[in-house]
Amino acid sequence: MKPAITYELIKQCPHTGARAGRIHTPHGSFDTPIFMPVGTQATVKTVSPEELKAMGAGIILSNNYHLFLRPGSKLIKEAGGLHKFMNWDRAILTDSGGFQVFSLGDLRKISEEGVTFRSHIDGSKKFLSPEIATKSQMDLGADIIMAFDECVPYPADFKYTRESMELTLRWAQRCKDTMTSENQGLFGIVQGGMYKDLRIECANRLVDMDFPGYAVGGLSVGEPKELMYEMLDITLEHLPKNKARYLMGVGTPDCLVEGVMRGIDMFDCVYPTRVARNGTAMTWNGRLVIKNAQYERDFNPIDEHCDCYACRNYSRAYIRHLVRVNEIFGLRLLSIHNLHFLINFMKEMRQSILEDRFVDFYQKFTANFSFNAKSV
RNA sequence: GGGUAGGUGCCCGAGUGGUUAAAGGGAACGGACUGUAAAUCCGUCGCCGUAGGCUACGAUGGUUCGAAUCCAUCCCUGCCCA
Repeated sequence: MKPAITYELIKQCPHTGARAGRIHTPHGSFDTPIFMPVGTQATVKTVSPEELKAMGAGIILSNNYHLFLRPGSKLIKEAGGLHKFMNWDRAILTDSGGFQVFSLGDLRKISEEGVTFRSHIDGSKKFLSPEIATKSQMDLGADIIMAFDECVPYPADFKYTRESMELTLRWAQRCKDTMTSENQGLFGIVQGGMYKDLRIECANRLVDMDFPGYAVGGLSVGEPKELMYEMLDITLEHLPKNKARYLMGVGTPDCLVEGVMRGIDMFDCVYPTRVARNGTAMTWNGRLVIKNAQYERDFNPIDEHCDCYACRNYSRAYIRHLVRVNEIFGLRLLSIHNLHFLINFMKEMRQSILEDRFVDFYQKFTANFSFNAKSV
């Protein structure tokens, strides 16, 4: 039987690891490399599905932990699945809740069996295991579901990291054993912290288990970027070329380019939407903190070359005004712009790979981009 | 005209003799944000500066070792009664 999720390699960059491809899912195919907007609670904050489609989003992310707690995976199953529930008919990927094991800090306790959480909503005790997380994700019905892993903090010593990786591997097997859905694909997650040999071992052993796609997790958790790139280099060497590769939680333009150059196909990140809600716009030159006083009388669009809804119709001064007076529309316009920017950014990168000029793209990008835009 | 309550930093507002450059909000300004406990969080916010100094609580004058805080006069504002 044909697997639910397949990766099609279309073009390999002859000079770097960058590659253009296409991923096929039960809810359509999308081109890679791709950026996936994050919609944790079954909605990409402030943005409608129609708007996401208009900007070209082919797949979005949602979160098992949050939906499991509220409204409950069973309720969503009852509603006809996550796609129907949230009115999104393209592909969806759900994260297992592994990241919450990491981010909820002292609200959780890890054991071999699984993770006991205190709900961040009401403090009640909740339990998530590889089996429960997988079944819950089967109820949600996302096209791609993720293994339940432990995301190791940075820094972490070797012993802890190795034990955690072993646990993640055992959990991955349990997820796989639980996964019976034929119209979903379960991705394994490579952990191993900042230790090359652990990364290699984790990748090899996951590949032996044979997943339809592999994620690189546990990166972008506060380590220097160079270290992250090193880990990516070594990890990707050990992942198969005929499967999708997903770098979890990465979304600043510089990291995206570096990831693509090393052969990553999929990225997700809350960065563009969170930063939007906090008054910042993303551009090819870097960030534009639109709420800053310097834009008070700037009647130009965020980016005059951008053809997103916000840039076609509104000025920096107007958006700054909306953000300052706390109007939701300002947060929406920035979210729409930032997502559009990243989706388009990936599209252009892909085009450069197809046309054998990725290296040129990389050099031009690096020359123009600084984290804080210096342009007017 | 009589009575009464009050005038505090950009705004609101606490403070009723020293530990007060003055709580707390708000505004303003800046920063952070990478598998979303986030329309959140953090910092600055009288002036000059390194210590330290200067100017400040309606105005002026007093009491006191010491006053935003007590007294006198004046100015202004809210409310009530004529």
